Amino acid sequence: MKIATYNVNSINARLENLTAWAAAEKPDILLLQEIKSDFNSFPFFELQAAAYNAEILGQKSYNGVAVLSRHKIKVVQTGLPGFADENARYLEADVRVGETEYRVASIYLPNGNPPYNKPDDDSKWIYKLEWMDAFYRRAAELAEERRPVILGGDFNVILTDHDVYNPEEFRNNALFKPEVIRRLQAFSYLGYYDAFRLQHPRENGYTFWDYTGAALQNDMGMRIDYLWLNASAADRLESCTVDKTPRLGNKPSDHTVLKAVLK
DNA sequence: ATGACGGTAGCATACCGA
Repeated sequence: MKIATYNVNSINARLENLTAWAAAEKPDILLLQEIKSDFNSFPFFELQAAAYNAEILGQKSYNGVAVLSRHKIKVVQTGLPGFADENARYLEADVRVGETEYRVASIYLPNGNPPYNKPDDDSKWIYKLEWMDAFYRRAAELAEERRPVILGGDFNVILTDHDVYNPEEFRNNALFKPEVIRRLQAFSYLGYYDAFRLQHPRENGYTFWDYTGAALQNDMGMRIDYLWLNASAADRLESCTVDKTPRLGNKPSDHTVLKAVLK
């Protein structure tokens, strides 16, 4: 079973880039973030032609998450339970691949930095912390599941100094403050495993490079996209790698694909 | 400190992003 997560930064702008990659890799499950599309503008037909079913929690212009699969998708949760959220950031579904039913979630965690023109506005930061707390509560419920659980997406959190090209520049950034690092580390206390780090203890594993400033050419990136696995899924993990093909390809997103194979 | 760059809404420029 191959699963991948990809922040596409608009599904419609990324349709060719995405379908070219999917045709080559044929993942069973594909978790997408920042589709920037509602139901009416989502390219269901084009994805179906590429052999993918799609379930979405859409939103016009901003945010939006999707679960794509070559198999049947059963949505179990749209948005975080018990958390009123004006943004489309969480979609949870069951997908049966072969003998095994997987519980997956596509996650677009808030950025949390203030707008450039309002540097003292902490409302986005507060929202990020509240969102993470609600997500933690849902993850705690799912930790009871015996089937494999995979929580994947753009977490907008840099865990350690090894996960960003210049940690000193990011100390005061909402992606790298102690409050969010602690909250993401807490997932491991629930019994979730960072799939990339299980397989690659030392590689940087960047999944995002800014469009500006030749960031990609200079490998000025950060590791902010994750696949978190419960014990049942971690037991099945065979590989987890960053696939830079989409980022190096035509009309790229600023993120790239993180993919894993489970047996 | 700001903008670079790219996307969306919508038609000029503002908002968002990590």
